[in-house]
Amino acid sequence: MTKYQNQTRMLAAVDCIIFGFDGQSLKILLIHRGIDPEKGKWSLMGGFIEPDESPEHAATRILKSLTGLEGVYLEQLFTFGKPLRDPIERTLSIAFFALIDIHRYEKQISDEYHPDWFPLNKVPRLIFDHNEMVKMAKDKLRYKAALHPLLFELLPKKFTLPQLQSLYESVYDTGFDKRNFSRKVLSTRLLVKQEDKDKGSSKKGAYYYKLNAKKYKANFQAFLNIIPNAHLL
Amino acid sequence: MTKYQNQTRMLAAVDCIIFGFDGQSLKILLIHRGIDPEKGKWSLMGGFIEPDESPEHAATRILKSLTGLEGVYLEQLFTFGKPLRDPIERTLSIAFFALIDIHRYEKQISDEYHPDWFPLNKVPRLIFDHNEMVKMAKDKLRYKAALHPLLFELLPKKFTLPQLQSLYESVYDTGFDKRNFSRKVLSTRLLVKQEDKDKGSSKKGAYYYKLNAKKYKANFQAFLNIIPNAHLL
DNA sequence: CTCACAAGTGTTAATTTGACACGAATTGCC
DNA sequence: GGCAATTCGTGTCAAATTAACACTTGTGAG
Repeated sequence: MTKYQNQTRMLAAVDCIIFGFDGQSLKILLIHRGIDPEKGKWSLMGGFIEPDESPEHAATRILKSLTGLEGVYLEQLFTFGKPLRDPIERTLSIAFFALIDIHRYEKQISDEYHPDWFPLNKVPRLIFDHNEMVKMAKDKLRYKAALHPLLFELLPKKFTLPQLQSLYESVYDTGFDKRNFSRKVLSTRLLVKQEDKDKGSSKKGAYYYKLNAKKYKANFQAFLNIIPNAHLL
Repeated sequence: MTKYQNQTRMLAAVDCIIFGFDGQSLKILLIHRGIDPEKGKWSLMGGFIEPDESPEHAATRILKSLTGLEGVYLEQLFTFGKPLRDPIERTLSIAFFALIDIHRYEKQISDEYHPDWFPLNKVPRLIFDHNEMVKMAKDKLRYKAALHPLLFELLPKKFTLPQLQSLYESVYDTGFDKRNFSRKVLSTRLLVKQEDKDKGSSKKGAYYYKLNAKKYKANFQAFLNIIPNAHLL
């Protein structure tokens, strides 16, 4: 059959907003753009979609090429398509956001791009509409994490309640009462207490927990209410 | 500056999942596809993105060409991009969902496509991946309407509480207690009671309400809890 | 051994939720 | 003209959930 006539073909790219948490603050991974235009400027990691791959496949590929990681949380965010968003040539960009355990990230995988982590409130000026993408990703992360057990993706397999609370406090830029926090988190029955403790941040040590993987998958849609007054956010 | 080298350009389309509510059931508007392949089969309304327009602009244009309506609720849903989703040629499709007041829709605007409304549980086999798009749109509508005052977009400017409840019951395919329903809806302070009544469905008549437009815009992010046990849906 | 520090835990009052039933208004019919 | 039928509109109560709040425990360092 013949092709569609008289229609415009355009480039299609993906861009990834990659979140990580180092124990202190929520960060995103940026690179120095490798090609013109705007070569050398800070940019989200991205790339063009290949002829035989889906957008999701492209995002997975690009994420792996930068971080070396597979099997990370990846979600389609939004498609950016203003005609002039890329000054060289009309390009659609499908933005994805990814949540990775920052400790699994190995910098040397991706030296080619000189990547670096930036705290969310210190993101530099980025190329094209990438700052807009970052803002949308941040908003969506906040929105979704208030309702679903999402932030676990940013932690190692074993983590403590204080670490988890610290992560939530970073994401929402506020403090929570630890008694209420632990009661709510544990009431989901999603966490399994381990026998060993993390002594990294206190002499007493804090018990490790792991996700109950089965319940996690089955209950992902379960509405959490970790965030008091989430409707005010 | 020169164009990007050695990259694949592809077609980019938008497809619209158009919801309407006729007082009985939630419906979507489908058309008979006008071009090959699959000419004559049922399809979502869609079209290619023009060189000088954004995806949102294309969706607005296409929606108007089918329904004659402007200013309707339109939201980007998801971008579908499997390499073979359109057998003729690689085409990305950015799906949008729209909520319209079905009573403002005038069939004659769009006779060219022989459009028709289908209840959501009687949607026929559609071309390409359009059934998948419809499912995603329906899921998202349910999800979002449980948290945000969204369904008002499907009703006329003046509506009654029984009408509103009937709409919610259609969307969630269940019944609600009208005392609790009205208490919750009215507690949002989003509705303004009118002096006149709709006598269309009872002898006593039901008071009309209008949206408080200012509060509606300001509080769209406000989490509703109209749906008891929304987490079970 | 004691000091310093973070971890871990329980109670209460206020609010929110869901379950539940009857009187009011109007029309059409006899 | 009254009565039957229909839908609208409203309030209470018990249970569950939420937010606010402070002290004891464990351990390593000095």
